[in-house]
Amino acid sequence: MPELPEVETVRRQLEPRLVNRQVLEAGSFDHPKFTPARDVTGAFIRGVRRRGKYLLVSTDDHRELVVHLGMTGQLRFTPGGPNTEDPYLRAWWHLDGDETLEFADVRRFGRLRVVEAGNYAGIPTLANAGPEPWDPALTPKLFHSLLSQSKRALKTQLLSQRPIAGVGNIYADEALWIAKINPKVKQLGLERAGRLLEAIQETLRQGVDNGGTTLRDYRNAEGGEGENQHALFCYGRSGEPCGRCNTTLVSDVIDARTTTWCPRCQKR
DNA sequence: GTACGGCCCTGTTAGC
DNA sequence: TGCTAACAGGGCCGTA
Repeated sequence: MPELPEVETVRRQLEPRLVNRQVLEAGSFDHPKFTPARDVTGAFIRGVRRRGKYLLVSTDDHRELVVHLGMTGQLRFTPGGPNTEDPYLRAWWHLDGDETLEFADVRRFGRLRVVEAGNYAGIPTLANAGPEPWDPALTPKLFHSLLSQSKRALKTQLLSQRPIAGVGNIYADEALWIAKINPKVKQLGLERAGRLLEAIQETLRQGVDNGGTTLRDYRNAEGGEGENQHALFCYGRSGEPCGRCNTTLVSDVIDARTTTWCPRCQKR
């Protein structure tokens, strides 16, 4: 389930190997979520950026290939042409130098789009995404203001990508635990909003430093696993003792996502 | 405009 | 042992 740290890890691996290369040929699984892969045939790649959980691959004709890895999406290089024997291969780009970038996705929650550079009107979550976690403009005051625009549970707000971009289920649970804030709380004061922002920045930075979290499917662009799963305090630990106070962690479903928290440290 | 629920997918796991 | 059902979850869309 790639979130910001996993996508950033992949981006860092892709950038030096993709920039200034030409897509000689492209193909895809026959589904509208993947067929846009073919639209960059012939283009030269000029950059690989990240916005929230989206990868943005810019081309020399002022367009962008927008990639969302969904839950099980993987980008990887393979020598020669695509491995069409892989039943989960959803898209591929054959590059100059006889190497192929493959997009495999078991559950098909990933998706691809090709847009005019910067025009994300057709991708609402990207178009409406909040600031990047380390954007200097993202002060506690601004974060507090963004959170105040909705009366939904904090967990739901974080997953919406609107107050801040790049947080998914794992890092939301971790950040709320670090900040000692209950995921069902709907409004925060300025001080606690600042504490939550710091916790989000801390947990995402740690995720990036550890190369992402591999629980089941996530692999980076070189096929390696992340290490951050060994550093999780809260996510997926329901029934285990809290690392701070030893109280048993509990879980519930919020916004259709299993959410874990400490009933003592994170009182409502 | 906002909130909410359902849907897309398939491998894994639990229960019978 | 083998089958069935539940579960995992990010983003989009329709409805209220």
